[in-house]
Amino acid sequence: MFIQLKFDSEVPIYEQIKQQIKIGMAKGTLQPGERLPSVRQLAKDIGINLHTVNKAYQQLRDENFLLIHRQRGVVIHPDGAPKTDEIHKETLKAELAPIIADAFCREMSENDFLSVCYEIFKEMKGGSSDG
Amino acid sequence: MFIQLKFDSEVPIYEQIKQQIKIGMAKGTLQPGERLPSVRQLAKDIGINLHTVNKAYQQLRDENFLLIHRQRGVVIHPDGAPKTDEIHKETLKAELAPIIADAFCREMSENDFLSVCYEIFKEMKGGSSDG
Amino acid sequence: MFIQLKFDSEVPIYEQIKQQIKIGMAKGTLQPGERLPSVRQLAKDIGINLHTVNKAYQQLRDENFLLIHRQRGVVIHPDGAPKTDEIHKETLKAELAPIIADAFCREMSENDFLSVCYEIFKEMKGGSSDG
Amino acid sequence: MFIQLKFDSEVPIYEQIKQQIKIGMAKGTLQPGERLPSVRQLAKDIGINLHTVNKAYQQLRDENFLLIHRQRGVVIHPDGAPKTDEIHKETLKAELAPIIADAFCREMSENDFLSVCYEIFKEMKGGSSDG
DNA sequence: GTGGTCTAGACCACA
DNA sequence: GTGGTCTAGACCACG
Repeated sequence: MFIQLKFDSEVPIYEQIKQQIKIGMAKGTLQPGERLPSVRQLAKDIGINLHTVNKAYQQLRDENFLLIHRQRGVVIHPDGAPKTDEIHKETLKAELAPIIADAFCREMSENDFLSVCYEIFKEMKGGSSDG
Repeated sequence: MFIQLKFDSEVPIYEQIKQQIKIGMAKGTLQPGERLPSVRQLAKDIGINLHTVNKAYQQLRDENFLLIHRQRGVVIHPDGAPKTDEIHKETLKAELAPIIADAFCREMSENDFLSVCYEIFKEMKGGSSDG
Repeated sequence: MFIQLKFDSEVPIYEQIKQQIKIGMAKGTLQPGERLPSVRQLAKDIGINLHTVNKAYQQLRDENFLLIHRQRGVVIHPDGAPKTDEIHKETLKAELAPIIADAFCREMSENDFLSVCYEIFKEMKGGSSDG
Repeated sequence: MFIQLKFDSEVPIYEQIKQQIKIGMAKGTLQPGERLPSVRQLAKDIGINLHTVNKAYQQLRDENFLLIHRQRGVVIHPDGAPKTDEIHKETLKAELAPIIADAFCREMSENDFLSVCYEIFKEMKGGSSDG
């Protein structure tokens, strides 16, 4: 399975799972409508408790990234993720502000910062074929 | 004091304090060598526990953003924050990746994303000169 | 067939089938004595498991909405549904209370709420005669 | 405590808790900003597991009925519940349709149905003082 | 088989 | 003290 966890991270495991799934969706590794492993299967694969996986799945469903389908199990939302809007943009600014403040204090130039973003975007757009 | 807390946020209060101080430093509201309120004073001002403020100060000291003098109290590090390096850049990428993945899934364009970053940078650069 | 299912709903499929049949009966699309598709046929039509359809039919029979003849198959009860009584009224209140509480909390006016009910009733009454 | 559970109900316990809290809010028993018992306390009071209470609280927080406050614990949202809107109205119609269809099939008159709604509203508006 | 619910108990972060 | 996370294992509803 595509999930790589850091068990010694401060980021909760269920949060890491959410992030990895979103990254998979961004890179195209996970396509809309595609089925994800069952909670039990994924839990077994990565050696954690099924409730932890379930929590990640539930929250992604609440965010409309996933559908929990009576027949097909857990799938990537066929319509893709919800589209960006003002609320998302505000959330984004609130998330970025402290990160950028930190970088700014460290005298990282705006260009250097934007380059980092650019690189990450490139990985998403180009998928893994470029890597 | 300039600290604005959200007590119903998921972000711990000590973390919010750290962020606000860094934002203050980025905007120039807080200058190198400038003295911060004492732990007790700040705790009283914003109506929180003294240990919470202390934790924020301690961690900022560990990150070399602050100096804690036994006599002169807590001051912004005279040399400013530590400079960006490879370690910081890697940390930054790890922080940004899930945020960008989320934005990418929501079909936010790279330009729109970079604009948001640009805006935030502008607030830092223009910061106190406008005020 | 007139059944529209949402496979990603929290409502179980057999429950959705029951609801749709009752709505059909209320709108007059389904008349007393009218024959319904066989379990196998309906299951095939909507692409679900045979047991699911069966469960819905069985429960509607237990509620006296349907008759299941060994020969003539499944039919809408010739006498129509059982009539409302005190038991039904109590059940109804128990079902409505949390829904109304929710609407009340959201400051929906009593008139607005009753209007919604009125609209739904109108669809039932006007139902098939318009079609 | 004000929560009354039916352990033999089909409605999940956490759902009953949610409903009871909303009813309390509607009746004014629970006021905006008022503190709720801690998960552990409430769990102990009604003799269930703390995770079950937590699930109810979490979902009510997600619906913006509650705030989980770093200092005051779990409180009724100071602004009250989110206001009704088109989304809520659609949800409401979807919830009411099968209930009304059932009543309609049982030949309950529209007036009788609206009377039941009226009674429930009266309990909310008048609080318990009328009862 | 799937996910949903509930229990039980542990440990940690936070204030 | 609070809520948050994670584990473990049970039972049930569903399809």
